[in-house]
Amino acid sequence: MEAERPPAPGSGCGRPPLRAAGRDPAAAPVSVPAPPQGPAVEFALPQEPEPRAADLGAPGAGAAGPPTPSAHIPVPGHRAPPGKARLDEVMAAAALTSLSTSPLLLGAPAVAFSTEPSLEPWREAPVRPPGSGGRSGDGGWGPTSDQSSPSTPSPPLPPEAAHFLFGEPALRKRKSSLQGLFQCLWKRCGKVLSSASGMQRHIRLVHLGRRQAEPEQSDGEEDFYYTELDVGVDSLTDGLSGLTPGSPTASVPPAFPRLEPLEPPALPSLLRPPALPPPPVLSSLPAPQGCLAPVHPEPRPIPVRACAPALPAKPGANPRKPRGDAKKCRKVYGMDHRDLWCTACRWKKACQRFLD
DNA sequence: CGTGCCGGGCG
DNA sequence: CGCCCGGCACG
Repeated sequence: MEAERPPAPGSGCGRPPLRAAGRDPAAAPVSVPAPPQGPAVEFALPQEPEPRAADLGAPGAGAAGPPTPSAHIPVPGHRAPPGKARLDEVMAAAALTSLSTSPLLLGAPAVAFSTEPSLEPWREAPVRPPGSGGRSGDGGWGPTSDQSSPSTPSPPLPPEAAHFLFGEPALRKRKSSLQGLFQCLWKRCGKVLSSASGMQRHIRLVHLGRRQAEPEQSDGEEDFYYTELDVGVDSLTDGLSGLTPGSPTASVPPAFPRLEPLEPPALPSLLRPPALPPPPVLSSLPAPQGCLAPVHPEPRPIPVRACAPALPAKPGANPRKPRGDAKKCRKVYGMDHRDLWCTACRWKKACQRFLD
C-alpha cells in the first residue's frame, strides 16, 4: 500500500532514496576508495611512489617511517628477523599505494570486479548532441549529471583519451562472458542488441556517422557508447536479497543489480532457442546465427533512421503504435522495483531504456 | 486481465 | 519543467 512508494525520501523508514544517493558522482569524496580487495593482477606494477599514499599506508608504523617508499621492494632473500611481520605491512602498504593511486584517477577502476559502478562514467560521456541545450530527463540513462565529470569538459569525451585511461575497451567486455545484451548509451537511443559487434556497427553507422569501413574492427571508439548489461538477472523480484534497502550496493546506480555468475532467469525468454513463443516478429529471416537470437535483428543496410519515428503522421491517422515487443522496465525489474525503472516508464511514458 | 503509453493534470 | 495518473488500446 503505502510502503511501496515512500513519498518522502530519506525518511528513516527503511528504504533510502536509492537513486538519489547513487546519482551524484560528484559527491564521491576524493578520499581513498578502498581498492578492490580482489586480485590486483593488472596494476601490480610499481609506479611512481606517491608520498601521500605512503603515509596512508602505514601511518602509525614508525619503523617503516622513512618516506623512501619502496615501490619495488627489494625484499632481501634471506632475512627474517623480528621485522618480518612489519615487512608484510610495508608490502601491503606499497601494494596499496600502487593500487590506490592509479585507479583513483580513472574513476572506473573496478571495472573488472563490479559491474555497476563502471557504468557511471561512461554514461555521461556519450550524450549531449550539439544543438540541444537541455536534455530531457530520460531516467537512468544519460541524465545523472552533465558536467560532473571532473576531468574533461568536452561533451563526448574524446575516445582517444578514454583509451589511455581505461586501457583497452576490451577489458570491459571480458567481465562477463555471459550472453549479455548490449545497450546503446546514446542519448535517446538506448537500442539493445545482443551482440557487441552488432552494437558497434550500430553506433558507428547511426551515431558516429562512420563509413562501413572496417566491419568488425575499428579504433574502438564505439565501445564507449554502449554498455553491456546482464539484464533481468534477478529482476525476479522476490529474490532481491542483494538489494536490501540501506545496503550500500543499493545506493549505486541501480541499473543492473547483479553480478555475472548468476544465471539470469529473465534472459531465457529472449535468448533461448528452443520452443516457446518466439519474440521476434520478423520471421522473414532464417535466423542469423545459431545461438544468440538478436533482440532486434537488423538488416545490413541501416539508413539514417536513428531511433525517432519521425513520421509526419498527424493525430488521427495512425496514432497508436503497434507496441513493441521488447521487454520494458516494468517487466524486467518488476513492479516492486519501480525505482529501477527508467523515468519514462515510471511516468507511464514510452520506455526509453528498452525501446524497440 | 496485464501491459504499454497517450493525454492531461498538478506542483 | 518534473512528476504522476486516468484511461484507453492492445495482447
